[in-house]
Order: sequence, then C-alpha cells, then structure tokens
Amino acid sequence: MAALRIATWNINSFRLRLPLLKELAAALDPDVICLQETKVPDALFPTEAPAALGYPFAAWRGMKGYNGVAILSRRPIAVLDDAPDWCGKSDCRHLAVSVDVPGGPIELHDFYVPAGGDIPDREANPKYGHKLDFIAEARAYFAARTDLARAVLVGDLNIAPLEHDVWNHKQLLGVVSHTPPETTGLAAWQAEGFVDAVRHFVPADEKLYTWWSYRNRDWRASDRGRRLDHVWVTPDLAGALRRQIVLKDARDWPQGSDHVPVCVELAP
DNA sequence: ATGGTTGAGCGTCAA
Repeated sequence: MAALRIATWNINSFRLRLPLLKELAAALDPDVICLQETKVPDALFPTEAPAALGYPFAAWRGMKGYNGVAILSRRPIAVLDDAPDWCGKSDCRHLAVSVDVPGGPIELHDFYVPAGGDIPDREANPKYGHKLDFIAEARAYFAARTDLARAVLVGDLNIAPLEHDVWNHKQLLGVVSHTPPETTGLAAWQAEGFVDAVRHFVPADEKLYTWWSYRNRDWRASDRGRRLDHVWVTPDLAGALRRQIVLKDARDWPQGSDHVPVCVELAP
C-alpha cells in the first residue's frame, strides 16, 4: 500500500460529534481514526456508526460520563488485551490494537492521559498525583517492552512538552499540562522507544498547538493554545514518515471539540 | 487572582 494515514482526535463526546467524523474523514482521508473522551458506555456505543462512515473495523472502550477511547479502521484490527490496568482504575484511558498492514502489522496505542485537575501539587490535588503516576506507569510499561517495533502511539496526552508547545512558556510553567514534573515525565516516557512524529516535521522553535480552551471568546485571535495531542512512532518507522497535518480549521466546526485532529502519514 | 465555556446527565463533577 502507498500510505497509511493515522489520525487522532479528542472528540469530547462520540455521540454528540458523530456527524463531525464525516468532516474529519473528508478532510484527512485517514485509514485509522483514534478517538479520546468518547464519553459513551460500551452498552450505548452506536455500533453501526463506524461502518457507515467507511470504517468497517472498530474497537471501543468506554464508561459512563467520562473518558473513553475508540479506534475506527479501514484495515482489519485486533485488540491487544495484555496492557496493564493503568493505576488500577479501570477507567478506559487506553486501547491498543494490531493493524493489518501489507508491510507487516503495526502496533497502535491510543491513550487518554488524565488531565490532572488545576493545582499542580500531589498532596493538595490527587488528580495531579494520578496524572504523574499514570505517566510513570506508562514509561515503565514501555521500558519493559524490549520487543517493541513498528509501533505508533497517539492520543490526548494532556501535556504540552516543549517550550513552543504552549503560547507562553514562562507563564505556563505553573499550569497543569506544562509543569516540569509533567514535561520531564512525558519526555522520559517518549525516550523509552518513540520519536515525536509531528515535531519530526515542525521545528521545535515553531509554535504548534492542538487545543484551544472553550473559555476564550475568540480562540483564533487570542491564540492561547497548547499542543496536548500527539503522535509518536518507534524509530524503525521514522524513515517511513511522510507528513503531518494539524487540522486547525476543525476548531471552527459547528459545535466542535476544543481539540483539533492530528494526522500522520506513513509509508510503512 | 479570577473567570471564562462545554459535556454528561440531572448532582455537580470533570475538563
């Protein structure tokens, strides 16, 4: 096959924004779509929807109210069920599949890392502690995966790791998503076997965001964004990277998510 | 420093 396009999007309610998935498919023509914050319990998942969109292979892991991940694919997938129950919470933040690709299967991980609350202090805010623990567990998991190859990791990692992944580095050093414990933790996780597929194309000194808060009156004018959504690949796939797309226009879709889709094309 | 907005699902909680 010529190319494999993998998109990731925090959809912030699968059922509410199901119509926008058609826009996403039209704009990016992805072979695989990884979603986060589906906010739909498995029993209520619209099981016919993925095929109707042109993605006959799909897997989902959801719960009531919060979290939830899903993967829609044009190519056959098989769920990999041997990953840990992260932080022992069974909270539907991770889904891993093997994607059937002519050059050999690709191991694909879809993550929704805890947002971590508002106060960057483990004692005052357990949600921040949970976030740091989650990152440490993920790092340890991939450190133990000495067999890892042809793998792609995507998702809303809820951390903007680089200085130019936020609109104001100094001002955000104390804001959850850009604090040093988070950014160093994420870098350590990535260093266990991945390269940043988007920064592979976009220089580190160039501002790049994937999320703009709902709380700004004019998100484009204020442009107080953060790069929270990521695509990583194992080094053996780095040479197969062809391009990246951050679909910024999706932030203006009617009743859109506060995150925009990120897409990477590979020639695996 | 604060508040600003959105979604799930009907209380507020989470983001």
